[in-house]
Amino acid sequence: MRMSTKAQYAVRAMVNLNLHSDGAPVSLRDISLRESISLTYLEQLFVKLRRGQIVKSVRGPGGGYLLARPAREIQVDEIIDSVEESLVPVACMDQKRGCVCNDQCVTHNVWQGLGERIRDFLASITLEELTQEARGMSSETKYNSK
Amino acid sequence: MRMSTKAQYAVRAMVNLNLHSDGAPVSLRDISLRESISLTYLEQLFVKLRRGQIVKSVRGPGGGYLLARPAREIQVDEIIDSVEESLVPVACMDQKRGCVCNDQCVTHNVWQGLGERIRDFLASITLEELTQEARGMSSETKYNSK
DNA sequence: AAAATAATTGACAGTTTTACTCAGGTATGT
DNA sequence: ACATACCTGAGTAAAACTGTCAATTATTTT
Repeated sequence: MRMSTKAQYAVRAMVNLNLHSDGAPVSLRDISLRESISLTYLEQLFVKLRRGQIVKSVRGPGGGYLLARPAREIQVDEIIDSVEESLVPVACMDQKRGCVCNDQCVTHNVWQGLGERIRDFLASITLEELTQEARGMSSETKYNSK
Repeated sequence: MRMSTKAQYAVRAMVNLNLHSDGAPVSLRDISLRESISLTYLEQLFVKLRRGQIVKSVRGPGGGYLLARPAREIQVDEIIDSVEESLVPVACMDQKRGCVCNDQCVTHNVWQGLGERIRDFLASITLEELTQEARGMSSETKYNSK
């Protein structure tokens, strides 16, 4: 029962993006340096985040990424969904249609209930909340404090 | 975010064991046939379940496995713990000591909270409850047509 | 005692997933 | 034109997952 590092990276990168965004696009190179995540790997993640409507891209010099929506409207479960990490704990329930289960159905309810709890919890946390927490933690103020 | 089939098998096997237990030990061969899980794989799982104090073993002819405790005192999270499936969603939090985290700490709280929810949910379900559910279901669909 | 049953154990192997890298390409501002 | 930065697909080494195989030990029945 592990959250993949891909999902962990995605959330970290999004917090970092929001933390250092002041209206101008933030380049992946900056995030890569600050979070020690390989640039090419970040590129992979942000393609998916863009397709998931989490970020917008700006090409060319001075370009980078911007939030597609206000941080308070971005939930952690959406970030994870975007990078294609399933939150459903068992494979046969992953499709939209219910799986054709036989005897296993007894335990099925357990996994289904678990999946719902996971989803609910991650949906209850917004990017804004995480960013606020991060601001509180960083002792040094590189940029103008708000 | 997947529950491994190992954990799924373990829970299914435990429900089946409890379902067909009437005081006498239940052999893995029987469970293997009823649940279509390979016997040798079940053996692997039950070694761990025994070490986890979930079941007791009885060797020799007529032997098999018994619950180590009443079904109502066996929680689903204990079964999964026994087969060594971590319920903590990120690797660096797996040890008892907290990990030395730097910038990642912001997202850390998310995974920690998530881990607690998962644990709480699975701890709230007992083997007895699952067995009762199974009894309700199998009254309609006996396993002889296939 | 011998045979049969069933748990017990460790080693090993095929497959899949993960976690990336690499080599290009495309769009855009200066 | 050129540098910047996004964009894309293919490829790959390592790990994890999902088992199998072979051999052993303990117990009961004959």
